[in-house]
Amino acid sequence: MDLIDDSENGANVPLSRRAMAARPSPYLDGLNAAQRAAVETLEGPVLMLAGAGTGKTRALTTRIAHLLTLGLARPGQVLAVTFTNKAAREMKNRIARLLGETVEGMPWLGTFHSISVKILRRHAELIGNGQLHLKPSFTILDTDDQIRLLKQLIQAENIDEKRWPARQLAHLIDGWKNRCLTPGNLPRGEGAAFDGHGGKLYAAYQDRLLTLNAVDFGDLLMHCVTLFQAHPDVLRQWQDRFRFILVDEYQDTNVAQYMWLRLLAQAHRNICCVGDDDQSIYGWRGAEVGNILRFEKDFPGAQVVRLEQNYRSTPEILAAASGLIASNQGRLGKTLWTDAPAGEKVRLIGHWDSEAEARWIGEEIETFQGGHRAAIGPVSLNEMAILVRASHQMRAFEDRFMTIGLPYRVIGGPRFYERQEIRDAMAYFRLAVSPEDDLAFERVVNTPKRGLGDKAVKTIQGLAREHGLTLLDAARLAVEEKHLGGKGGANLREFVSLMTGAHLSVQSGGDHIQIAERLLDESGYTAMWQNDKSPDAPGRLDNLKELVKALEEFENLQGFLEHVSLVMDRDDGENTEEVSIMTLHAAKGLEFPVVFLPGWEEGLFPNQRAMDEQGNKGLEEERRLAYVGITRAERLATISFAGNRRLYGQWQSSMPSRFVDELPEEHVEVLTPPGLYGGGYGAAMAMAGGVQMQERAAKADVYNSPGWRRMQARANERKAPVGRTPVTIDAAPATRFTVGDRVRHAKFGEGQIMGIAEDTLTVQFDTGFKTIKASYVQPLDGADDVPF
DNA sequence: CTACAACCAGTTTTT
DNA sequence: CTGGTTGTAG
Repeated sequence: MDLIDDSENGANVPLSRRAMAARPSPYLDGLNAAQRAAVETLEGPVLMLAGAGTGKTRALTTRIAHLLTLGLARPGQVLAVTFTNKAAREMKNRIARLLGETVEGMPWLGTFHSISVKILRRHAELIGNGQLHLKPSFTILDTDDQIRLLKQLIQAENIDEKRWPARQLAHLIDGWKNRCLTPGNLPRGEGAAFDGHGGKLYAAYQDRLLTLNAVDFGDLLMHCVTLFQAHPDVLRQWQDRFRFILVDEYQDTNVAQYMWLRLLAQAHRNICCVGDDDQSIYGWRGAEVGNILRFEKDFPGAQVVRLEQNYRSTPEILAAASGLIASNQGRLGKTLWTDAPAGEKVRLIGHWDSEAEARWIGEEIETFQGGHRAAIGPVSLNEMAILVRASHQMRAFEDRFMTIGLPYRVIGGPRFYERQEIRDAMAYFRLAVSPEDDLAFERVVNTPKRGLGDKAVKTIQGLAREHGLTLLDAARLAVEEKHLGGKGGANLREFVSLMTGAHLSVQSGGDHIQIAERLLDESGYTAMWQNDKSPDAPGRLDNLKELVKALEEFENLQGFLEHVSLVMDRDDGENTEEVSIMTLHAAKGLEFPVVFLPGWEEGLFPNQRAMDEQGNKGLEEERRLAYVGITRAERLATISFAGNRRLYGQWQSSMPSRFVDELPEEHVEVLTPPGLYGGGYGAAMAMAGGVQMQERAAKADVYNSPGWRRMQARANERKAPVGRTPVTIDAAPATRFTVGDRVRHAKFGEGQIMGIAEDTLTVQFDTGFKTIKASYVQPLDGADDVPF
């Protein structure tokens, strides 16, 4: 059984004659000794420990170029895996550059997931539960679909969705799949999760996916592993094909990926894993640092190459980062060094609150940009970045930069294909391509509104179950047998005929762009947004146009859908001059001359939740995150913290991060913030006196001072007590209001009380009368102060 | 069925 | 505060 066609084997892709010529390999020039060793140790297992900024990608791509040039493998025989599409693209480009654009394709250079899809499509029939099996045309569900499906299953089991949300179950199942635990081999204890229903729901979910001929992201890897385990012949084929394996960001692999790699590598053991244990920051999504720490045990005789010469940062930045990460236990150990000339110390500054922090950073950026800082010289905006721990920190900067007119761009956030309008449009396309895609049906049957609500959908679902039909066919039946009357019925008839027509066009190979446009127009979807008065409606229409435009690059809708589910990237910005704002996670792999690291406060960074849930493990991952942050900087890193920060609308006080204390003092310059700062809180004291003073403040004066205790107590009072009915401190009792008082409501703005009944007020707003609970309005003017 | 007031939870994020 | 979801009144 050879399902593998040879075209991708590289057989048809002749190696470049130029590359084959016995000319000394110019691409090896300029590599340092360690890089060269990493490139030239081609056979057997190799672990490349590559610190931040040590030329990891260069070594990796050069290694591939070398393999191909020496003729040890054809492009189709090299398996190179990355985590993100971005990394894969970057590698492809760089290999092409090294080899002078002559090597056509590296068909097996891609993400774990995209490579797994290619493998699974060829053996789909072998994935099943004994009764059902996948078909090669299976669809890939994203998180959204996954959750909606789980919600249905939870409802079917009559489980209280409030206490046991689908999101949580999705998280559990993801965790299991990350560890390659199928419903069949799930340990008892684990299956008892989710109020005892975990295992059962998981099994039901997997069955449901099979009937839908669908898989989720976690399945892509898990199915591959179980496929390899259950079918040695299949595994054999792939082992034979992939003569050399390379893995990027090995410290981020989870158990499933680890098993996947081991199975493929165990025959020839030509595996080269590249990673940095100090940059493992994805433990929360299943990454196992243990994989990289254990490499030498897993592959006895492995060569370990350390890339330690850093080409990115100043000695001060490296020293600060190294000093910090030294507090972590269980590292493989690396010492970054550089022969770059001395630069500036890492700067540290405390602020009164997050607004002051944002204000100060904004001013700094303007100063740098204008070149008003001799040591640095003019820095363009896209050479500067603000790296935050949590996305809610971004708001302060956005607000500030908006007011001072400083151009910025937020990296991350919802990606193009995750936006509502894109997902809706995609659902129309999906349904046209595969009429059995029930999830797509449910998504669009009443979008735009067709008067087909829950009840109508339930009726259709009932019919589908009764007759074993897809939802679309059941809908057709409902129309024919007139199960739904009135407007809804008429609209459903139209919807069914539209989708049927579209499907026929797809099948007969009609022009996919026309089909797409017709779908969106005739379904009324475009009109829905045209009639929408909300400010983001025009943007959504633009996105839809962009989506249709993106179709041009594909031959048909199927190809497009496949691409989007796995590969479609965020619509990253242009080359305009903007400061980047992003999370530390999003910053991994990037570098900027000037980096700001705000929000170094206990609770925020290190993040309280990470510590609560993962203990010391969590803390160490947070510390690695700090390490990643500092090492993004080429010339100047500035760390800051604020004594007070608005979180969920309330002010909260906090202490400077313990990471601040862990920075090696001799490489840090403590700045005094502008202005006068009153109060005796930790942050202010730290601001006044530098690291030593701040340390003392933290350890003695502040934690134990009555002022700090009082502040903590207040902060705790403000939080709702766990397990009891929340005490609503800021709910103003109705008796405190009098008819005629002016009040403010979050949504309706200011208004005047016209009537009072119990705790319910009748208020006249500009927009009209509203009846509102007293706790939802704030008193204006002379009313009593709200506590705190 | 829809609209809207009430309620509630709330890191990090790729595929 | 905010965004998403739920329950209820129209």
